[in-house]
Amino acid sequence: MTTARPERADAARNRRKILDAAARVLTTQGAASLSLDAVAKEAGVGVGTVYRRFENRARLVYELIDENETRFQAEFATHADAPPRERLRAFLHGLAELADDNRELLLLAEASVPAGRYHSGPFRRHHEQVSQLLDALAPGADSAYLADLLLMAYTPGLLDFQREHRGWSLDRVTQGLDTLVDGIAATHSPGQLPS
Amino acid sequence: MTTARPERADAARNRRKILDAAARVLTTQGAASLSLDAVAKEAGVGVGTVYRRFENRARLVYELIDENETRFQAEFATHADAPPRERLRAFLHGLAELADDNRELLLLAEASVPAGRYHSGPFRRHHEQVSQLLDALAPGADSAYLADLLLMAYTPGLLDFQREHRGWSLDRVTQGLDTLVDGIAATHSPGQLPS
DNA sequence: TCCTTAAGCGGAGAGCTCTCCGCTTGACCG
DNA sequence: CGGTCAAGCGGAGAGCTCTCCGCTTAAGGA
Repeated sequence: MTTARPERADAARNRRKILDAAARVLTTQGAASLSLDAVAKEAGVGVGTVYRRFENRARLVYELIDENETRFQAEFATHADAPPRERLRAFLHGLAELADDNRELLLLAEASVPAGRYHSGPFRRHHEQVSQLLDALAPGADSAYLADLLLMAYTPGLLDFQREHRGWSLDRVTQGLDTLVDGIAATHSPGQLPS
Repeated sequence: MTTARPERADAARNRRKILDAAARVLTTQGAASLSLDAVAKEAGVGVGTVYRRFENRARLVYELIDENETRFQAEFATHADAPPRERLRAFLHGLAELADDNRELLLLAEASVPAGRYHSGPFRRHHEQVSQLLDALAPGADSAYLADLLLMAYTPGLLDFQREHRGWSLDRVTQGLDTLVDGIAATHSPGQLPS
């Protein structure tokens, strides 16, 4: 659809500079200091340039996360031969850990543009993966919708709220998701109907 | 816990003035113009006063919504004698309409403080209601967690994304929720327990 | 009624995100 | 190799949310 022509060489160079600068600011000064002014200064470019490359703060943060995520995807690929239910579980558990590890960063992204998440690379990929697994597990179900809902479990603000205010551990979340998956499998059971 | 002493008379008066002013700004100038500066001016108080009464923009908006919601709660009470599954469905469908009607306002609240929702009066009430209904429908399930997740379906940004980018109607959402509820009921069916 | 004081008030200003627009430069073409 | 121009650049500034703090006032006891 939106097949824009490739970035000019200087633009690509700046993109990298900004991403690297952001990572540096993040580790040295913490997420709270990750203002785009600060990033621009660290990268040695103007604020305008940052906004030209990244549209808004959330986009920059999601791109940052995206770069860290290849590791997770690779790891998940090792489960390729397990049955769908196990694969889905493994994926959802992995996602929980991922969300937990990056929670400060994700919270930041959500705070600046809440709906940005749905347009981000990671979300799109996760949605596709979960949809496919659901199709294998529960043919006939509305997998696209259910995938949306399952992924909502990883909304940074919710996870934070559950941890800080409800006092729940991450286990409670993954177990809740597991039983939900069982429920979905039960109503759309492919072959093994109750004996 | 947080049993603060009641507001002073002038404070209560200002609270009302601000809430009314906000409602007025909202209808006359639209959600986009609902800055707290504008509200303060309209109400004839200082910005500091607005923040003293409401902590942040999201809180003000949620309080505004809260005032409109009594109608919904009253309407739902009429289903009191139906079986749990029907009641839960009715509640979830009502919630969908409510979210749809207030979507501009809810989007605004989410944009300013994403996690504010979980602390809002409406969310707390909805969570309690859904938990109770789930307990009746599926004893033994982790109703508190499932209620969280079901309510995530009404996240303003998600609803907006599903409508605008995925091109889904509200019906698809409510149907998805219905089948999910069936799934929950199926894995924890009260009637099929060994007697 | 007067005194005391916690609560409330207002608005200047800090600090942020994002826009706008005049200037610069890389990429491509003849 | 020189010319053309879309793309990129920088940073001033608009507009927002929220904080801070010196002044004011409601409320309740003596």
